[in-house]
Amino acid sequence: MAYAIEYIVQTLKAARQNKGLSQRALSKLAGVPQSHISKIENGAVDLRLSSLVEIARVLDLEVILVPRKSVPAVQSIVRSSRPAERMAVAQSVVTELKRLQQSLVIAMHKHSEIKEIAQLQRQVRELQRFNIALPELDTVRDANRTVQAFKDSTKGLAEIRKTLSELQNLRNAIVHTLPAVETVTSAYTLDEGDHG
Amino acid sequence: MAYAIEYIVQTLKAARQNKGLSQRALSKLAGVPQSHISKIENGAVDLRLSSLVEIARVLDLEVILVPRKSVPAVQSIVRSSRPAERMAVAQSVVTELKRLQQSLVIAMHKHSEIKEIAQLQRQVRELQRFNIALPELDTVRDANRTVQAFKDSTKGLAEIRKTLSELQNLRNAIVHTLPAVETVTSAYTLDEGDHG
DNA sequence: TTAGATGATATATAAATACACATCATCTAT
DNA sequence: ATAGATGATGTGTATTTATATATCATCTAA
Repeated sequence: MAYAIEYIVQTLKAARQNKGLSQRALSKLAGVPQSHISKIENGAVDLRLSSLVEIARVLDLEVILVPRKSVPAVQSIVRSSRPAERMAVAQSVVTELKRLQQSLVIAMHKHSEIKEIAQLQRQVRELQRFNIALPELDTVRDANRTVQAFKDSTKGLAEIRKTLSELQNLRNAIVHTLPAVETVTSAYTLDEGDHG
Repeated sequence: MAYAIEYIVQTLKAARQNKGLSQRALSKLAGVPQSHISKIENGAVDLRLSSLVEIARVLDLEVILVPRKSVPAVQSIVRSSRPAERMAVAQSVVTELKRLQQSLVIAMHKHSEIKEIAQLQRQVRELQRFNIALPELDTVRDANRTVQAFKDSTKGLAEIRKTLSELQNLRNAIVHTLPAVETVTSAYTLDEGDHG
């Protein structure tokens, strides 16, 4: 799935969550089956424009075609229109990161010989310096679950390594995204991400 | 077809025309059959998101989901990003309006007893005061054809009356559109236009 | 006049969406 | 433990898109 489509899908999902709607609630509002909402959010269907417009509408969003060169400016406006939402989300993420850090402290007491856990600690400390958005919340929650469920086994360690990798990807994605508004090498430059 | 979809479709068409592309040329660029482009532009199909994104991409556009309250600001940016295109289009329209005015002068010499032609002259003078965009160019061209083809007959007069009506609608649409960016009763407020 | 371009329309077909409905796995609250 | 909520997944079906291809009507240039 091309980046542009993933962005749209993730924006819809984030908007739904930000409004505190379940898929079933959105289903009723938009007149789309819940199963279809699930597929849409998971990129399992290539939805029609009419469906997109209707779902966006009930989420107080509108589909706009923007000249590529204006995308950074537009995204800046879009972002600045969500201060209250962003604060609430940021707080959730901050809380979740703290929980993850605490889980890691406990895990370090039990398994100080596992270097990946120390690495995870460093990673989390670095992530705490960023302003993380909602799509990343799931990643952090998953990480917390993994650390809390960790057992000193081959499978457990594989999960830890996977989590470490995911958090590194998250960090890299954030670093890559941060200058988005200021430069023309934006993450939203489709020349990079959409080769056909 | 809901207003939101029509806006998107018309934006695609305008972008194609602004780039001087035929449907066949766009077809090759986007990998979509020309027949399908025609249907899309005429609202005969409800295209899939992937198709929309691909066609928009080759037209240097990007699909963005904008919070409804930010739409006026975003549209302002979108419009301000097209100075060169708008000048070119405006010039075409200005030229066409001049032609129409000249056609009307000639028609007045021949048919000064027909009040509709005088009305058309007034209407065209009023339209010349506005900054008219591309979608309206066709209307003006049609008007010019009608006036040039005018014959002093019942059928000819009916065509003139129709043209007068169309230009009045055009004028009204423009007047209705002008304050779009400044007020919340924007033409893009879906609460008004999309009842389901 | 002919040739070519343009956009609209038609036919046939494969693939996919949208929809209704059901069910499952998981989580949370009581 | 049970009930309810949530999101994911599956089945069956009607409808539509997307595609390939062709053709038509109209316009324009030579």
